[in-house]
Amino acid sequence: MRDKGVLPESDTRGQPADFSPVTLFRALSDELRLTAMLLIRDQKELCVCELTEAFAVSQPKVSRHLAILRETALVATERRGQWVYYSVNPRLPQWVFGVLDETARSNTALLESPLAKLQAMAERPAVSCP
Amino acid sequence: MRDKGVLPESDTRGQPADFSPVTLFRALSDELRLTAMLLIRDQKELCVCELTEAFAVSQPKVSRHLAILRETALVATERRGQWVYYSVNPRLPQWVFGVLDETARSNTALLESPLAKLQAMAERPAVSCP
DNA sequence: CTTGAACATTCGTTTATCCATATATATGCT
DNA sequence: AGCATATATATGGATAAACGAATGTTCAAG
Repeated sequence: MRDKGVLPESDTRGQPADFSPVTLFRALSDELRLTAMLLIRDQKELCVCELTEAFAVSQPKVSRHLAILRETALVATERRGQWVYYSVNPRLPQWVFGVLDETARSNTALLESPLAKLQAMAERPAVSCP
Repeated sequence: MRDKGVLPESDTRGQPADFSPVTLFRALSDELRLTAMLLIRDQKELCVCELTEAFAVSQPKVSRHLAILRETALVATERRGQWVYYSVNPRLPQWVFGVLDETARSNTALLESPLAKLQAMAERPAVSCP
């Protein structure tokens, strides 16, 4: 009953159509989503299991929030093997990068705990092969 | 049964205690609140009736949203006679100003309609006496 | 073709948000 | 005091967001 079994993929080719600031702020108005966004930005890319570990929450919870970031086109996804990697959508409007930069630079405390848990993570998939 | 009949006044002396980015984004995640914020920023200060006119919505609706901005300490209020003027809290953290600047600069279209209605407003209180 | 790991999604419920309407408070004027 | 204007808040109902638990889907390995 579904067109395709693949991810919506949230077309990151071409500028996101609707990118009103309200859409952006609404997406970032949840602590998990904002922190995930900043963590992904900091780490270039992360898979769901890494984020699940970093935030110490259930996998469906992470997945649902990531879906919102994906639908808002804030992040791009790429499947590699069994893992799905999330990264910041490189085609965001410039002012959005500006907002993310300002927010990240002045709120480093937000990443402390998840970053620690991430680094304490035992077997991270492909931790050192770009 | 109330301590005082005055406005909470949202103490703008001293830095706002809790100013997590989530709080900021949550406050700006509504179109009316965001636009009001940008319009107030643009006009330096505005009273409730001017905002009611600019957005063409009911006065309680404007008031409720302004209350949220006030509780978040994004705006400061000052009563002058029968009017209550709203202005951007001058003591916001620097990065918040940065976010507002970026947002305003790249989303001027947001202010078009309310700005037009504001200028078309017949008797604005104290429109030219600072 | 089965199994297990990694993700995604659906379901039912709880909680938060938004609105319109009505009402309360504050100020200014007479 | 009494009334009008400006602003704030309370209430109740509709809508949306969030969660845990259960279930699907995709892929890789055997």
